[in-house]
Amino acid sequence: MKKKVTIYDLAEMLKISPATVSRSLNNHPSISKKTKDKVFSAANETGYRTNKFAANLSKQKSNTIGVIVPKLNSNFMSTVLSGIEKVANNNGYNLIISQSLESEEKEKMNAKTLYDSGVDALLVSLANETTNYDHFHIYTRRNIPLLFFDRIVELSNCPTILIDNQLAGFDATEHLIQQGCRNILHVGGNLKRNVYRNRYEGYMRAMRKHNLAPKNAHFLETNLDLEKIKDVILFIQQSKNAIDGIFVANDTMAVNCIKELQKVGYKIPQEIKVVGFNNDPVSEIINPDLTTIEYPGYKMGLLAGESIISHLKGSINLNSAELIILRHELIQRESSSNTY
Amino acid sequence: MKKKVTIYDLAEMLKISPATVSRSLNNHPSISKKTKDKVFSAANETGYRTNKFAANLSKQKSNTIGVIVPKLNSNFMSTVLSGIEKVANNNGYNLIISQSLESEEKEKMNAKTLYDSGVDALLVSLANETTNYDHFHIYTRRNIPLLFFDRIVELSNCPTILIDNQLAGFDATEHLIQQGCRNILHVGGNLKRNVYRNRYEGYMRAMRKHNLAPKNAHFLETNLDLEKIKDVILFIQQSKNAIDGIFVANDTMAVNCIKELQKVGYKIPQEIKVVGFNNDPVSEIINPDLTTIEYPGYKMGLLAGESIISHLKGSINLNSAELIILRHELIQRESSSNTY
DNA sequence: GTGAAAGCGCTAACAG
DNA sequence: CTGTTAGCGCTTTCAC
Repeated sequence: MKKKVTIYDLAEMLKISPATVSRSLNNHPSISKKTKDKVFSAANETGYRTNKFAANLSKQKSNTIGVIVPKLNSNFMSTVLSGIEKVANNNGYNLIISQSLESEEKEKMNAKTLYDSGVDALLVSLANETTNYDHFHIYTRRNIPLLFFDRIVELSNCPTILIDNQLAGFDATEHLIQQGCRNILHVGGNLKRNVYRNRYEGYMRAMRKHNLAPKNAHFLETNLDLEKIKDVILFIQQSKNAIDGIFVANDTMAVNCIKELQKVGYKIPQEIKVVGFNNDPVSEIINPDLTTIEYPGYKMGLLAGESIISHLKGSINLNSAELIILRHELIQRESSSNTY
Repeated sequence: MKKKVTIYDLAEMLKISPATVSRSLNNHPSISKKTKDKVFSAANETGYRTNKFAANLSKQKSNTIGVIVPKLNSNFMSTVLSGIEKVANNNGYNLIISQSLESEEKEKMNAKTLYDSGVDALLVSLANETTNYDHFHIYTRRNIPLLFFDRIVELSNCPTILIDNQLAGFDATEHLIQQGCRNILHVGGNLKRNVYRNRYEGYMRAMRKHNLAPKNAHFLETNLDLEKIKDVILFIQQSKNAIDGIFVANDTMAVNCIKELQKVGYKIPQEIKVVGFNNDPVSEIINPDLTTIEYPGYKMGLLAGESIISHLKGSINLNSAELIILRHELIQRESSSNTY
């Protein structure tokens, strides 16, 4: 166990001052190339590693970015994170990731912990249950950049990245209508969250546009847990006017619905057409493969990372809130086909 | 922007010493309940937040754990991470996560960065391409706990967590044989990595046991990228003795193989039976649903977290390497059924 | 171009 | 039970 070497050690070795060592290591302009070289080679030889705590304590910044997501293990989230990590890493930032597990309480704690940990910025996708946003005040109050992605809330001056969920919901629903569906069920998520609320609104807008709402509109608010699928099946079986189309708020739920519906004898897409959301890989595995909305998660991650880092670096208009809307796209596959 | 308050401010307010404040905040036993209460309420009122850099600098530890994984966005990995995060969070540790993207170079950099960031411990699942392990020496040299999970390397005194991949590969293969397969193809991953090497060995062992190797054994080493599927299909189509069973080293690859095989006219499982690995959710979505090996990712994450944290806390036998082997299980489903 | 010295905020050994 | 004091290792003004 070799003991750690500090700038003082290097200074002593080279008969120069710690300040000069520090400046060399940080590539300060007013240091001669010669000394820098000396310092760097000495650093290499001795295996010097800069102590980030001391540096951070002194500089009051940490080069780390905090992230709070509802849960890590969904294809969408891990894809977004993958994008964020890529950008962060390329720019010399570390990522501290924590999950709220859809609990407001845990989200609060995470926000606090990350704040204490001295993150330079925070990226958040909200938990389903969150209704109070005070835990983010500590960030805004101290001008620590805060960005929401996907599941957002409109806080003053916080940039947000998302897709047009309303339009996406509209597109999905109108597609079903165009394929001949008349009694369409929307299996949605928690309406507290913009993403699910907007998808629902889009659904309703499409239904109204085609004079199907309110009569032929059916809505089930769920937490999108797979256990809720039996409710969906029951609803469909007990519905007076046969449901002939379903728009489900995510693909995982959608493919499992298809599976269950098939088990109880429904023919997809002949009797019921289905559209999902996210374009998860699983949407291409199900039979029939799933019509869905392409949601550019990786790109969202890259953008979130880039946006926050440019804030951090340039400190450009920290105060001008920005809203980035990514393009979504309807991907037509067999689950909504009418050419059978 | 409210300015930060330090223990000195609190000390001054309460007419006590900074040391007492610090001790109170850290719940030091030898402080009277009365003073503690005073300090805590003062802390709350002023919005005091402890500065982790100062604390870490002073204590020489960071309460963060570094993690390096090949990639975030696979079901297995994000599930493991989810488990690690849970434990870490419950124990007051932060997680810094980085991905190597299967590159040895990037893994090296990650290891360095995390080291510089002062992580108290490091959890690693190796990149496919890694052949040299020197970048972990800085950790072992300074007695920073280092744990490998899933994709491991045997470094002296490093605990490891994994399943018995050899046996799992054996089980998968023998199952195919018992289902009547004779010409079995193994679509494997990079043999540099223990997981894929051992699965391959298990496969071979089963084949030999039943006198099918070498004659009826067929192996394809791939990077498990979906692009490689066309090679698999080609191999099968051009094989002299018709392949009647496939053991694929992960489920994503397996389900996509099934899809493609079906497209070119093969009947699964009648003509070719398939076994995957991991028990990803997707294995239950494919039709026919996929026989696979249950791999307890979440549990692995929990254990990895617990193991490293107990090392950290108790500093119990830092030097006694431990090896945790989790139980796997063959899950029989339709893709290998012979009752058609 | 380089050095001296004063912090950054907290912890812990030592005293009392 | 509480106070004094000396760091932890680096950055950064202010001199020279």
